[in-house]
Amino acid sequence: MILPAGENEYISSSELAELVGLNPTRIRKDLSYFGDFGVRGVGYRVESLVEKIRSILKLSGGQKVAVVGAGRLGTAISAYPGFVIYGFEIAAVFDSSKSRVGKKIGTLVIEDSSKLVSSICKKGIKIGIIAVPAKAAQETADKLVEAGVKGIMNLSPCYLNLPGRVKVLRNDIAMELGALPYYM
Amino acid sequence: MILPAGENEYISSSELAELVGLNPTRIRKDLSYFGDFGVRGVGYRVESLVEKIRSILKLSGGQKVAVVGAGRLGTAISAYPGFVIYGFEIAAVFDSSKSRVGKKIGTLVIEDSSKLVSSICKKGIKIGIIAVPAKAAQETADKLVEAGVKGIMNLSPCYLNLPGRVKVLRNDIAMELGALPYYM
DNA sequence: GTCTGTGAACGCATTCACAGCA
DNA sequence: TGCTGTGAATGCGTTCACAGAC
Repeated sequence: MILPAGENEYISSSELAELVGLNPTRIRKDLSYFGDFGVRGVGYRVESLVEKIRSILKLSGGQKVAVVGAGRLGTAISAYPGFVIYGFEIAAVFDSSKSRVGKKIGTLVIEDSSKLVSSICKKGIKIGIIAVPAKAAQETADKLVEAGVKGIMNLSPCYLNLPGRVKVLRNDIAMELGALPYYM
Repeated sequence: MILPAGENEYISSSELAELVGLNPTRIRKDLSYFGDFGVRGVGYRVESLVEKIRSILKLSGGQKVAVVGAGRLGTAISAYPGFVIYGFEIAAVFDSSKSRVGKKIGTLVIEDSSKLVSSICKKGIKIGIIAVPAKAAQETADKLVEAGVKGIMNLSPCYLNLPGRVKVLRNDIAMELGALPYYM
């Protein structure tokens, strides 16, 4: 991924820090929290480090993801090749509009939102991405939870009310952008 | 925006906290940091609160934004109506591909990336959104800075090396999603 | 000498507890 | 009585400083 492939076998905490714009100490502390990955006087073995992080983040299992909403944003995400690096596979896309259902995004066929719960159950998907208009977001989230989803990334501009057992990440681009002028 | 419009004239810190999933005390501390907005025993006047926050965030001036990259993601963002709530106006979209230049997204015409610096200068744009492939991101960022942009939102999966005076926000959806399985 | 791992020190953000005001 | 504003207490994440391993 970010790590310079095929270069040195080992990478030091300061090189890693430089790469991601952080403090070397913090890199070491964070990594040591999960075990002794490094070799003193040498650094971290790149290959095994990547593998360790993969397993900590539970990214090794080829996690299936469902995208709800096949508007411009949902389509962009469904077609984005960058997820495979993290071990994700977009395994289903849903939309409520009849005009979109049945169309393809790459090899994926857009499914009807009314089949969301059963389809996600059947495929054993545990992660959902919400890319629907704000007013449909809560309802969509409820259905995802009903289908057994354990983690949700919410791209719509609203807060979701969900049971504590499901982890929700919010990613409202417009709101994030809203903070930018303040910092400038 | 999020605030229940047309309902009560005043809103309390606990209602606000409920709305955004935070602690009431934190709401009060944060707001009081910028002045005494509230009325003791009553709450915060919704209308003036919104106005105050707008001015703190410097969102009143109708900030112009440039989007670079008119792929699926760039197009989705350029067409997204949610930015106006925060006082943003997408004032320009750029792409390097001849096949896209000249096409329209809503009322916007996609401009050639080679004209990026001059066009952004001319329009006085101070905020840029990077929605180009990772390998073109740094180069794009450099050009934005050259054009006088002061804040950048980077949607590509890489870290940018830029002078400290420009504020950079990163928003790598795939990476954020990568953290989800860990929390689940 | 180099670079990791880690207890101790530090600083900052959050929370508590309560004073002040409608 | 109800809710804001705020010093004090708390807790947590970051950084420091150095011991340990190669």
